[in-house]
Amino acid sequence: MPALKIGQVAKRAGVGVETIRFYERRGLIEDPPRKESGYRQYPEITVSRIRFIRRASDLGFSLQEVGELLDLRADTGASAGDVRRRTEAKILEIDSRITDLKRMKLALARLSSCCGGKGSISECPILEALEMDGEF
Amino acid sequence: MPALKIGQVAKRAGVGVETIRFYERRGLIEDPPRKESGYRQYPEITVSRIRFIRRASDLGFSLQEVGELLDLRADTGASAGDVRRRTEAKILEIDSRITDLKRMKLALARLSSCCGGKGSISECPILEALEMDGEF
DNA sequence: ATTGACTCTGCACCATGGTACGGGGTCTAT
DNA sequence: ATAGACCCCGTACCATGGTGCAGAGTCAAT
Repeated sequence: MPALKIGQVAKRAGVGVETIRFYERRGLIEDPPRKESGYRQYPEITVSRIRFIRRASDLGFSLQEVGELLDLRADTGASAGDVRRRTEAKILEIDSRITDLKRMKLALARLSSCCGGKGSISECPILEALEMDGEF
Repeated sequence: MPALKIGQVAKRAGVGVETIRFYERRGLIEDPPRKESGYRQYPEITVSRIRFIRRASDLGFSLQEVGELLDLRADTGASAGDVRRRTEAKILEIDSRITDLKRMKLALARLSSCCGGKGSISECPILEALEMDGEF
């Protein structure tokens, strides 16, 4: 397999070179082997890993949490039961995020359909009343 | 209606006093009237508004975006069509977040069911192969 | 063998979303 | 009228997630 230089990885993954080094410092990607010159030599899989990190953090997971997610895969030392528990906790977390987003979507959809057609939005009674409180 | 002092609002909304002043500076809550002393006098609705801000930002919306969300309600100057467009764009954004979260959940669920029961997780073939790439 | 593009390290800097002073004034209950 | 709790403002500070140098070395093509 042809090793990639950091710039090539960066380009393929759609991030900056600095970002990769930053993730390395944070332990999100493992330190790659180096040539004698010191140049990092990445396997292609690193590109996927970085894309994973970006996607997860775009979803609102902190880098810390992304690390935990990755560790679920990588942690060969942990007992299977332990890993399972952590995985399921993450799933619950994700579920509750989804639930909240759906509520928010519903509230916006109502806003759109109730006020969207005609006149001033300030007269929409639903959202004025809710102030999105219990509802959202 | 009995006006609330900033500390009372903070307590009811579950945030710190400083956070409220910070939101005010950012224009997320409007400057309240003041007593002669300079003390802020909040209507109760402010509590809901702050809770809204917190919930939305917990969902990963930036304060900037939260402001836009709030403006959808408040913007009496904008045309209804404009507001509708912006609302629908937000809805699409939320949908795509939900989709991503579901994918992530699926990947984790597979991890849990495939590797959760027995032995070392390092032998799970599915995630090793996927590296959550195309999949997630 | 030299040029231009790339890489190395370390450190400084940026925006976001708060959080915490410090030095004052105010309010309310006793 | 005075203590203790609360509020004012301004400013500084913090963690997170990067981004951007500088100064030096490396690589690949001509």
